[in-house]
Amino acid sequence: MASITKSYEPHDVEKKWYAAWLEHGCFAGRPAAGRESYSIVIPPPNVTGVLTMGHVLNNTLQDILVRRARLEGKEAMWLPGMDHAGIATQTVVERELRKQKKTRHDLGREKFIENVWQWREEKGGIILKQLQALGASCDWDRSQFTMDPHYSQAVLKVFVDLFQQGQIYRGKRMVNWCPVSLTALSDEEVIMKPVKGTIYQVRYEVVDQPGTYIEVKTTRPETIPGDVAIAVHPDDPRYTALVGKKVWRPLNRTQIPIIADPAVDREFGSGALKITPAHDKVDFEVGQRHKLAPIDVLEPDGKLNALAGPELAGLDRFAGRKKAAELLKESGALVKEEPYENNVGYSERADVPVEPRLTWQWWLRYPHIEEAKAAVRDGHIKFYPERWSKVYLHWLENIQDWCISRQLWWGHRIPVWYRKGLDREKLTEADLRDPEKVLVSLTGPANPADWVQEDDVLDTWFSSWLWPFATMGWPDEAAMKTAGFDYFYPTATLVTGPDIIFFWVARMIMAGLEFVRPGEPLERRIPFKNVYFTGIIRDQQGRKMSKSLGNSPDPLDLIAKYGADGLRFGIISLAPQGQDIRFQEERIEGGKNFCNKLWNASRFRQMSGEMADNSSLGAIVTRLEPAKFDGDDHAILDRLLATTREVDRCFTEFEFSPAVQALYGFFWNDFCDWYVEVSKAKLQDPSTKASCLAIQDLVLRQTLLLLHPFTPFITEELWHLLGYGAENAFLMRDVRLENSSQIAARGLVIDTNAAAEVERLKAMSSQLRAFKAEQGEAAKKDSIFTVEVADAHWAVLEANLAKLKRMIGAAEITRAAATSSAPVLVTVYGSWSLIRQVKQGDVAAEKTRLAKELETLSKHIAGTEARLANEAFVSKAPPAVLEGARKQLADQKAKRAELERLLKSLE
RNA sequence: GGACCUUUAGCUCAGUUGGUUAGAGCGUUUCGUUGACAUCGAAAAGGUCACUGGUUCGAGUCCAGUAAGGUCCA
Repeated sequence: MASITKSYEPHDVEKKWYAAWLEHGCFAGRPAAGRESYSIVIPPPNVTGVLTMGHVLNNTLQDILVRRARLEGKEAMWLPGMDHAGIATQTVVERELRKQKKTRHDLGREKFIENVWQWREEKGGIILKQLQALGASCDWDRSQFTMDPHYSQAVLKVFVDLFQQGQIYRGKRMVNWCPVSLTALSDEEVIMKPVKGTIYQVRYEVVDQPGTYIEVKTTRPETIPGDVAIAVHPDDPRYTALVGKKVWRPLNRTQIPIIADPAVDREFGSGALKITPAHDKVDFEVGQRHKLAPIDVLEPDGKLNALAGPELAGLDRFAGRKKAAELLKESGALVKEEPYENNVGYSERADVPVEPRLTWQWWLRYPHIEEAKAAVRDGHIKFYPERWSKVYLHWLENIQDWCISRQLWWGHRIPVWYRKGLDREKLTEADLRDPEKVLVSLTGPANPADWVQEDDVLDTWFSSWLWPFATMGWPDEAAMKTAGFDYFYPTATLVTGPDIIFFWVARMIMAGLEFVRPGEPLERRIPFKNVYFTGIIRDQQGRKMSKSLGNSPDPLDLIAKYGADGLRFGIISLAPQGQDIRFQEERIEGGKNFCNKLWNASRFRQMSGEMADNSSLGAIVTRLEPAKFDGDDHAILDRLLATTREVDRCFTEFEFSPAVQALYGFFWNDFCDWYVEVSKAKLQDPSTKASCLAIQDLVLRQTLLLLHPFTPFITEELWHLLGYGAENAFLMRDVRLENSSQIAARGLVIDTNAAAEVERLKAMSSQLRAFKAEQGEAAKKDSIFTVEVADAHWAVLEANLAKLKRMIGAAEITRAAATSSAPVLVTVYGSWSLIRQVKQGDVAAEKTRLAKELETLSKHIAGTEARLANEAFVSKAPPAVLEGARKQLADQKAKRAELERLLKSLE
């Protein structure tokens, strides 16, 4: 067996095991009769994406879940893949084209899409390779891409089916238009931002009453040429007399009516509103009610057009705004301008203000809204943390139809064909349903020459909402069978960020309910049973990590520096459930240090004695010699089982950070700092050596199993180095984790009274060490202590003398009767006194220390006495609490008496 | 405007159904390389639990309000 090196070097170990796992097909999930299935689908990263800290957290969590599931004996399958990210990808490729001074229109649609595919093959999807560096145990053979042929078929089928059911329609409505990407966006892709700008107060002169004006406030004077009316509230007495009259529109001057509409907010400004139906959602509705034709003064790219008038035409909307303000000023129509802050919708991708714009688009009426609510409300799908369900339900309460068409080339082209020569501007709902005019089909027209396909593609989310089942072959029955759809659907847990609760989570739930296993109960149709929402990783100042701020470390650098296991352990240790995370590189370093500690404790085991039979848990248990156990043996096994239970609990409640902390505390403090140290004496004693090594083997084995989901590489490596598994038998695949009762059932009898005694020894040793440190003798190995102690306590002490001496660096610990002769130095623990004869000069310092201790103790005694003197407390507190308080007081008083006596002896 | 989250040691965070003297990691100070580990060990310092009121025998924990910071929706 190879010997363990002095420090853990992750790089080669990680490479070696990842390759071995891949080679042996350890990540494959296959339907296994009689075994519980556990599946996860990855939130598909964007094909243009690179690994970020957010991905590290999210994918580490998924890997933890699937690895733990494997250890629990489930058939686990983690399905990876990517989405095609319509806008993002198209933007990237267009940027490349621009370097050659070309646009996509120069290439034409077909050639451009070829280019995108070429880009995808060469540069896309590097994130999946990066996930491998993190240790992700995805079933890579199942990797999916939303533009793959079979996936595309699923997307198009869904479109056709929903159209035929009347859930999809075409409509000319107000959309969020991105003037940079030149496409419509859904409401969810628009981010509201407060923007500091200017509000302009503009007056419109009443036509037949020169000198009378109506004033309105607007932040967008460049749209004034698109005004078709001025609206006031019908009940507003200030304007009753004016309704029905006309005013002069001050830009591109013409007459427009004054109308009355209840949508007007009387409190805002003067209570009058300019109505610009082509450029505002509310105005559009007002315009419809009053049958006013909209005037669109903007080009798709945000430039003002001829309808804006000669002075403004050709200007960009922001330049146009300035120019419009100037023109208003010149004509005297501008009454006032003042700074103003309002919310403006920004395009999520292009980060520019969106334009409300009237265009023909395809819309979806969401299916199964009520059932989707019920699924979460009734607990068929559980959210962690639970509070996100409120956000989810609220969104579903106020849901609007989904604009699913995008004016892009990269994506699923909508499977709709129009009869050649048809005016698409004038198509009615009836025309749409007339197969002579419009063809909606998966196969396309029989005689393509007569038809023209719709130019638009579908929103990327319209493909990813099918992710949990389209990735498993749906709707092709043969492919579903191959993928094990029946076995793996619904998936167990979705791990994602709350920022895509609407984009993705809610939509997937509705899609599952609509398309999977129609007619079957809800719990068979939902796409997942649990949704775990991660926090957002922020920098030390609490800012989101972003490329533009440059405040995000490159995860690959972190892996190079601390190892993948160190990064995983660190990131999990600082990620509480559902709370945002402030990134601290120190914690990642802590993860690395923990790995090194694990490594060296294993090294110590290997150096301490011959490796015996470690081939199975049973083999190790038979090597234990319970008759020879002392308190430390009982205590470490007790803590091992308690830690096993705690980690179990953490997994059932999705509490990963506490799990990691429990393992850290157990391994570092209980095992390394204490048990390994006391082992050093036991290993010198031939009668206890073998049993002690068996205990170490047991502890290390179980610790590796519990840790493996968090730190897969080092645990696999040590598993083999310590002889727990044969070659080609992998911890990650071929071993079952036993829980605490299963281990106990193998005949482990733990004496908890004996274990409790260790707490006394620990306290004693730390007091002796503190005492030495105070004397400036911390480094001394041969201090001599005299202990004054009752018989019962001496018995415990004597039984552990060799260990204790070694632990604290003492040559001798002897028992003495109460010392009457000064001077002595004393430290006090309960009814134990540890006394040591010292030099005269140290007495004063010891007196000060004791006096200080006495003072704090007296305060506590006063507090306890006051509580016990309170009749209400005595009569109402539960007996156990009361009893505890009485005992506490007795202990405190005994300690005080002792302190006083010792202080006196120092006089 | 509505909803939600956060506020505990210098920093980042734990703190289970209210119950003895509130914890961890990092950082700080002092000491230490003895055969697992200096990626380490030992010891120590450090907190009126944001604020105000209430419930209770008892509040970091429950309730109400206030303040500051953050997120989402409109």
